[in-house]
Amino acid sequence: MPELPDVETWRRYVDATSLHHRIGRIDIDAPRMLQGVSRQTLRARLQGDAFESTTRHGKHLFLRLESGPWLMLHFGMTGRLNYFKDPDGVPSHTRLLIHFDNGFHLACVWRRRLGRIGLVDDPASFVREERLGPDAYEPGIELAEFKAMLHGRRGSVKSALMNQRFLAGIGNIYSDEILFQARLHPRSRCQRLDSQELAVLHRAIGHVLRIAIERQADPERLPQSWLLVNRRERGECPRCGAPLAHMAIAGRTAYYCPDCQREQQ
DNA sequence: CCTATAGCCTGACGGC
DNA sequence: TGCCGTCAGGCTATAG
Repeated sequence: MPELPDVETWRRYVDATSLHHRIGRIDIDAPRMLQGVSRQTLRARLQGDAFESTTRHGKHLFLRLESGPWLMLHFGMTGRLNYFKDPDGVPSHTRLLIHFDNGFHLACVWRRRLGRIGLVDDPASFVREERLGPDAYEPGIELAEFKAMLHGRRGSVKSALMNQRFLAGIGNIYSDEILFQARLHPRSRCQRLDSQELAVLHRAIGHVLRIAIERQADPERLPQSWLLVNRRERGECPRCGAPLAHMAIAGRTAYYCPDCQREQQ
């Protein structure tokens, strides 16, 4: 689930649950998920420390330790967090388990091991090194800058939106929603968008992300007028009722309404 | 630059 | 019911 709204929701979850508790034991079962840090080092740096704040860039979540460095979590396709007390309540597929001195635990859970766990000195440096684009939501991109970013870009709008080095945080699902609300066909070319279309797209990005975060990225709570609520085989367009279509774009399945999102000539 | 493909992982689902 | 292929809200390496 983890696109920007989900990760932001978990960031707030960490803020509400896991700050300022002394960290005791650490259990790590994350082969091939550790990025630039060994099990031993990760364990040694976390034990006895405490999280003091969080930040997020795109789909990356950072938890700051009192001693300075930040725990970095990337959720891949299946990652999630769970803060709980019952010692028998460890979720299956917990890859990193943090025990706090208040008797609670924070489980970092990935069903598929496609996520990342790291320890970084500074999120801003990490973002630079990974060459991630600006966060798609905060602090917000001015329309003029957005137009400049897309100017001269080859390829489809959908692949640009999903490219983390262009804009960080948007994935397959939310790019479909943004294109639906902007009434752009997912195969639309960046270069072919006129000023009006760019403005509508820019607004749709901000709107979709804001509402999704407000609703805690919970599909049950998202507006029924959204594509992603009906985004499935044989789903219908919430606006006009037409059967949704899908096609492969940039290696992912794009859903769209063939009536509301007409392809450019 | 950009696209397409395979691969990394694991479980759910549909068809037979 | 069981087996098997396919697919999935991500990303990287590779080749063209």
